[in-house]
Amino acid sequence: MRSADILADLNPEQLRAVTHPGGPLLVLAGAGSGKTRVITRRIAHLLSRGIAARSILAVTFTNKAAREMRERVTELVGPGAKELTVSTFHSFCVRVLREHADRLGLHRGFTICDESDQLTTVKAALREIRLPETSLHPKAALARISLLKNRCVTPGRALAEAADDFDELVARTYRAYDEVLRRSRSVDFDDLLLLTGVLLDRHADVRRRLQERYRHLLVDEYQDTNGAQYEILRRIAEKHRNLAVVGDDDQSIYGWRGADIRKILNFERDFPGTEVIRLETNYRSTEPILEAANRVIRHNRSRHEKTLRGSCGPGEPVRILEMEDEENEAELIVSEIGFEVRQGRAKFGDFAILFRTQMQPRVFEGRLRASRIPYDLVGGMSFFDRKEVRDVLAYLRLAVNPDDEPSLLRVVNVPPRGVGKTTVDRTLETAAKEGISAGAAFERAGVEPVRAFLRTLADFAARIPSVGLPQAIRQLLGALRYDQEIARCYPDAVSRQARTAAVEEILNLAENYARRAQPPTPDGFLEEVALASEEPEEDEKGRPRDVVTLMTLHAAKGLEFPRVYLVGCEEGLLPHQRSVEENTVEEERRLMYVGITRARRRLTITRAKTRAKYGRREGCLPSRFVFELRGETPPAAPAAPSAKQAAPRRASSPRSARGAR
DNA sequence: CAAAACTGCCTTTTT
DNA sequence: GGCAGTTTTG
Repeated sequence: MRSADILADLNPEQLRAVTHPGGPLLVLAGAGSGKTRVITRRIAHLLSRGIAARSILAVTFTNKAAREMRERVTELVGPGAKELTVSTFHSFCVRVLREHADRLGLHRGFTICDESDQLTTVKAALREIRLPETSLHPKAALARISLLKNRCVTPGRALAEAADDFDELVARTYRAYDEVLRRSRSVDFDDLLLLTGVLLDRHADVRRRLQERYRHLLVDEYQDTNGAQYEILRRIAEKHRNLAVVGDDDQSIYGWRGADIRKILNFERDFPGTEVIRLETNYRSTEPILEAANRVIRHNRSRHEKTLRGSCGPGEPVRILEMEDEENEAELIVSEIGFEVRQGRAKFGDFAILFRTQMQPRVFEGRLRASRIPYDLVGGMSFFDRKEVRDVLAYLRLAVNPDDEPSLLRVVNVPPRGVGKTTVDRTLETAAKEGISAGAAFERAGVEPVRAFLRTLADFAARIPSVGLPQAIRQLLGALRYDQEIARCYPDAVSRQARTAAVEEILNLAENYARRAQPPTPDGFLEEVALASEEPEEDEKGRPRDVVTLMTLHAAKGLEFPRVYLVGCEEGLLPHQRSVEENTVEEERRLMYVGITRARRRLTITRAKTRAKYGRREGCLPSRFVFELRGETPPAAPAAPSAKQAAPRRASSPRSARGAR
């Protein structure tokens, strides 16, 4: 492909970013300013300058982003793109870790455990250090451990740096947690990043190999980078210093998951000699929408100064609607959508309803169903969270790795085989004392039903090579009478049907995998499933369906819609009450900013005057962000509960003391 | 050991 | 108000 085409239709700033010769580059890309375009063109440009595809590493946060990036580069340069490494942080790290597992004393065939396995593991860890769950809640411990891992802090360092008793408790739990994981031959999601960081830190030869291999690094959504990801990038890039990052600090909304906005704010300091390029021309939204966005985000103090400039021209003003309650909010929006579509002015796919919390869409779903409007609720319970899916995957993992403790505990009595809490507790006690895996402890204690179960799994594993993975799974489920278990748990035909369908779907996934992969292995399948994310719904032709989209503001980042409803703009909801208490309102404001900038042509902001919360109706004040986007100053103490609507019983509630300030 | 009653919680969730 | 996770009961 000709170099001229790669550089066609770029504005001066985009052109500078695409042709930046080398060295650290920070592209501050405002919403809708052509961020992805800059990355893909830059890759194409590097290739056109004769740089080998295999020396380029482009990392993203989601599988979807990685896939899209690869597709778009392929469109530009053709099959030459095959040699590129375009991957999520996590899958890149899995590859590196598998290759060098021995260096960290890791099993090469480690499995990746998910969130609920993590919780099981943390409980095991607490048991091991004889810490009652009352003194440190498993969930709280896990959150702290995850944050430590995200900051690239090892158990040793956490212990050494513990400032108080609680820190030390967490650190000891962390250490025990890692030991349980290792004994289960497992790593968690955070480990993929942390351990890769440790590997690069401690093993100079591995570091050098990666530095020589990946001479050009490109990172998308850099504002979402956490400490561990930063360490990995820094280590690989420190030799050749060709690190190009693209992001928008104003769209950093994953701080609560360990993303560290300072990484983008301090990039120039961390990488001296950085060229900074601002992309401030927005190609998505009309003027009034951009004005609203600018007016809101201006109130944040921790940010790179930027102002979005429009290129789409004027448009209709942003609407701010006030409704009595959440029912009216839903009713009005749904009937408006129906009306617009019937008038032929829009199609369902033009609309998105964006909200802060997962409980908000309920009432919208009701109204949409009643109006027979097709919709897609993004997120919520994922396919991989379904009980049956998790059971079957646990069987698989256990077959591959009999030491996998979380998986064993999950299915040790599924279907029921007479192994209750007492037996399990006793066996886990032995396992901890002897330092052996739970599976081995069951074997040693001679718990016959479990031994038989483990034998069934071993038979299954042995049969995979001859009959193939999907067929073997089918036989295993038959041998375990899993269909009867479903029938037992779900007597009514409808839910039983749904559960059976979920199992069928896993078999489909396995069939698909077996056809594609070479050679197909159970480990490969499990890894793919662990790192996969769900695809948006598509019709038979692979086109997105014409449906109204319902999703959280978090899920909306990176997307755009002609018509957006940003609902529930109330104090306590957006910004969320907890963010007010925890002093993270700036992140909420970025969330608001993300929501506003999703809209191309029409933006409608709504709020309810009262809303049912925790089974009680409460008065709601307009969000401070609503005042901000009008250019007004919000009233002084917006967090105080509304005097008018608040229920009188509030006064008698012991909690009301904290509200009075 | 499994079903029934009972708490306690309650933001967001790229991998 | 609703659910999941835990404790109590049969």
